[in-house]
Amino acid sequence: MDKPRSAFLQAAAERGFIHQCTDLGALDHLFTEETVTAYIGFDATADSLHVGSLVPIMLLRLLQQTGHKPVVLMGGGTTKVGDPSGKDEQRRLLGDADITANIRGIQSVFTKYVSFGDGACDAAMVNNADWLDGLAYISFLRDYGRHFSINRMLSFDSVKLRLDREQPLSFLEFNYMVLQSYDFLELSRRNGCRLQMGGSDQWGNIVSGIDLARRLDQTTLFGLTTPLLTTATGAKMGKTADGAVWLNADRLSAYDYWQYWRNTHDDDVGRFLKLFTELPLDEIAHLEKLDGAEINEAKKILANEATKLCHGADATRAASDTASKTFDDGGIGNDLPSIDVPQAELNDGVLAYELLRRANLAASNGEARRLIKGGGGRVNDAKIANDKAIINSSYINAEGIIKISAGKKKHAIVRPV
RNA sequence: GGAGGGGUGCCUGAGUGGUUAAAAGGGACGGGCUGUAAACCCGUUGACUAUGUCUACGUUGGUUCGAAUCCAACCCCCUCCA
Repeated sequence: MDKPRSAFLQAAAERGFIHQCTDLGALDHLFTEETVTAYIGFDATADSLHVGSLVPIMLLRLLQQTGHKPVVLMGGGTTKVGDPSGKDEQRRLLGDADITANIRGIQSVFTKYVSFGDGACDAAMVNNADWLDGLAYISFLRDYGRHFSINRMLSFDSVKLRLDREQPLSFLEFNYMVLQSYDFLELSRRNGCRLQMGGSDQWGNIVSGIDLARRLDQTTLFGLTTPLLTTATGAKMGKTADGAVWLNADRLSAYDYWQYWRNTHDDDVGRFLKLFTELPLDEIAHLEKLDGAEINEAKKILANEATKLCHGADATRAASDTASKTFDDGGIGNDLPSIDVPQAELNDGVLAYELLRRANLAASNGEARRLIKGGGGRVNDAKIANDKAIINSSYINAEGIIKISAGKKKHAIVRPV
């Protein structure tokens, strides 16, 4: 296929958003002809989305910026079923209360990336519980179920992988695909939605929705998937030891979010700049060519741009200042996580390992002690000599605080109160 | 419903009465080298008021001086048959 002509697909292709498309030529034509409504579904399995969902989110943003209408589908109904794609085990079943709370948390993320409203290009948010919850079993089976072939469903990766590995797959989960297909049909009828986008693991689900609409309504719908991002070391995007890289500030601070991007692997910098920032491509081309230590500058730009989108300019500046003070000058930045410790307690002295644990630099006292024994515990940048060391007020520095660290990257501030 | 196999730490997976807080690998974390990178080398990887105590091999009971290991019942999963 030649280069797409529509602004949206052209940018999406150049920036690395496109993995597969059902009919790129026809879709491109559609995009040049009219304002296209496209949707992506998000399941409400947690009260925040994490970096793993950022590719689809950025794609919706791009869609809106190129003059089209994004629809965010919240999976209030499908979350009750659980998507088996990419999962070895059945997900924990969530109740209505959890799902409602999760949707609220997730909504707040989207308002940062796309603008909602009633205009032609304003984003809309819908919840598939609105039409799924009320379905009547028998009539649904007769009207829609007969269009699904079990033979075909069994051949989809989401199902096949489970079966091949002899992992359990319940009938409940098996129906996820059917419901997602029905979602697409429903959105095409209600919102005039022509395109569903999603991660590459959603391909089967998307395609079967397209089939359903063709059979029932004789409409032509399109599917577009984004590549499943892995880092250069092969790990899935968005997971660290401390858990997922959340997009909600109350789950993960702007500083930690900034750090996540700052620690991007060299080989990922160019790719990530294209996907997660809105810098012009020629500028990115220049940045990703930087060699050796210079690539750190590109990483800082990546961190700044990505954090700005998620947490705003002020929080980004604070995170970036803190990072430069902490790492470049070996000092202490204001944005580091901090804990309060009563002055009286510090006068008596507190065990160093306990302080590390309280500052969340270690999960347990035992872990903190191991850290110290391994040479990774620091107070005011000096190694803690032994695991029974005591920290007292004499460690308070000129700024009236104590800096404690686990390794070279994780720091926290102890504030006497 | 019947027959067989299985459920072990973050994950994979060994262990089939005592030296088993449980092999090995992965992951993660820390140290070294660096650029807050990768690769590589070394170390750590249940908790605690810590030469000890407690918790842990699906659940609950039992046998035994002693159980992840043996027995019983139950729960769950897989395969085949109906």
